[in-house]
Amino acid sequence: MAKNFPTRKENYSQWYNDLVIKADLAENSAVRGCMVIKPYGFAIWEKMQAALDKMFKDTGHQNAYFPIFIPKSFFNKEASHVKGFAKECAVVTHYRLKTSEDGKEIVVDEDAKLEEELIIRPTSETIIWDTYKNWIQSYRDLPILVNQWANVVRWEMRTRLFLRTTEFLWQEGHTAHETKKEAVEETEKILNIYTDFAEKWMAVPVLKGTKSPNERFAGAVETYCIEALMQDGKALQAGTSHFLGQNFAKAFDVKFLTKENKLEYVWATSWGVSTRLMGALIMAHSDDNGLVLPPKLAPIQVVIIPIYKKKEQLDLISVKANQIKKALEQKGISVKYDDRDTHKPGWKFSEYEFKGVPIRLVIGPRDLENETIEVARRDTLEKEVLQITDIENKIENLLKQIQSNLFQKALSFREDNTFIIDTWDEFKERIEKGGFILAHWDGTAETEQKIKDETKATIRTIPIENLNEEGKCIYTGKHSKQRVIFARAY
RNA sequence: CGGGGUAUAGCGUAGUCCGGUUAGCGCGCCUGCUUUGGGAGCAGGAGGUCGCAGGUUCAAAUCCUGCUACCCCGACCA
Repeated sequence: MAKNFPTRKENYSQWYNDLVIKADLAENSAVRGCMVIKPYGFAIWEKMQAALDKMFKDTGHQNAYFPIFIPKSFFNKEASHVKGFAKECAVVTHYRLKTSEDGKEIVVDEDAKLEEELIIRPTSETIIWDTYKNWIQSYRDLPILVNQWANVVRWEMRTRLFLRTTEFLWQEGHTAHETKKEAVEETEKILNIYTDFAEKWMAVPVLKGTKSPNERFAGAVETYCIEALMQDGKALQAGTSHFLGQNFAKAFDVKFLTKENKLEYVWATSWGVSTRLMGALIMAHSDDNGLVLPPKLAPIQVVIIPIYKKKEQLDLISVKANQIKKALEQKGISVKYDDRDTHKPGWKFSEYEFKGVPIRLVIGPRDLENETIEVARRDTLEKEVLQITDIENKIENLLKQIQSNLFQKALSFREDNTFIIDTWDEFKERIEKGGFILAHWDGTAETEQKIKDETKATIRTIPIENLNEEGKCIYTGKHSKQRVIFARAY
């Protein structure tokens, strides 16, 4: 265990913060609320990007890039959209600096004031729909299936590394379709991609559903989401996919001629996941010994550490270690052989354990004699000594086992922390302890707001795979069509 | 924006109340030797505008005034 590293039980949020910093994932920057993503953290993000990017492309999407700046007037066009983002926008008002009169400092040149202010994008719907207007005239131009990898800025009051930062990285998909049906299908297709990614790559089980009107994206007709449960019992929204109806098409006047020569508004979707997924990944699996990474997203899947007394011994071990490294790499496994002489083995053990490397192989003089190797897995912290014969297949299987074990562990945690609650008293008591609560709700925004005010719990999602069970609202006792998921959220 | 707090080496801190030698300690860093199967030991060494600006004083990390930044709680937040 790292020195002075708090346990989850002692102080969960301190644990999270220290973990992010001490595992070299990210740190706070000189700019308030903005983080520096360090190489190790960024390597994980790149693996996420690569997997998602392939999934998008396999389903017919293409990448493009739109400007970071959006003319202020664009935000006037979709009323609810501007309302949702206005309070957190950074605004560019000038385009030049100059040396002050006394020559001592650099100041804003007031003569260089912009005619129209530019907003640093908090999301790109407006500039993209302004652009799509020029791309779309006929049904033959549809659909447009575009994604962009970008940074966005939302001026949040309080920030936390990866979970909520002023600037963050994400992908945003923006699609345009002929029909409502096709757009809804697209929205759901992406939701399924996000679900697959969360569960199969991140090993994080998620609930799929829609948002209540209160929590809906500004400008959307329907917001779909995936919600994950963190180890402290709080929910984390891991991805959203919005059916935008014809709202943006109408706001930006994007019409097309149908086969029947009729002029119609385009149907739209938008969808995104961000570096917040890093937060979900970290919080879902890690333990009091540090980070735990699922093999599919670990920048280093296997680390090999030599034990030796003399240089000659190291040379012999290195021959063997490099053979193993090569055999593993031929299986597509990423391996680091750490033969640095500047750190002792014990130090390295702790280091890689803290950084969540799924498998550690240790090879020393004893192993050379016996043709063996010590294999330690990060998820269970178990160690065993194996024969080197066929080691690449053994490791390949073990990585698969670790991947599925992490998912199973997270899934049983969620199951153990999901509760069906039918009385308001039980609800208030349970919400203090965390977890997902399945409860009935009368469907009104007022009730949702009152529950939030009294308990800080929000409706995380209205599950798609619903129980179709009618009942009475936990708060008002009025009729309810189905149970929804309540939780306190990040 | 409201309430509370903090600012001393890369990091964590002592000293501040009650002004007085060369600002101390731990981790980390550098050099050498011994070590290496779970964060090594010994010896030596480098590193400080004490957040910024001004004031009081023979003398300021310490007292006074102003400013700035950051942290916590609330509000805010898809």
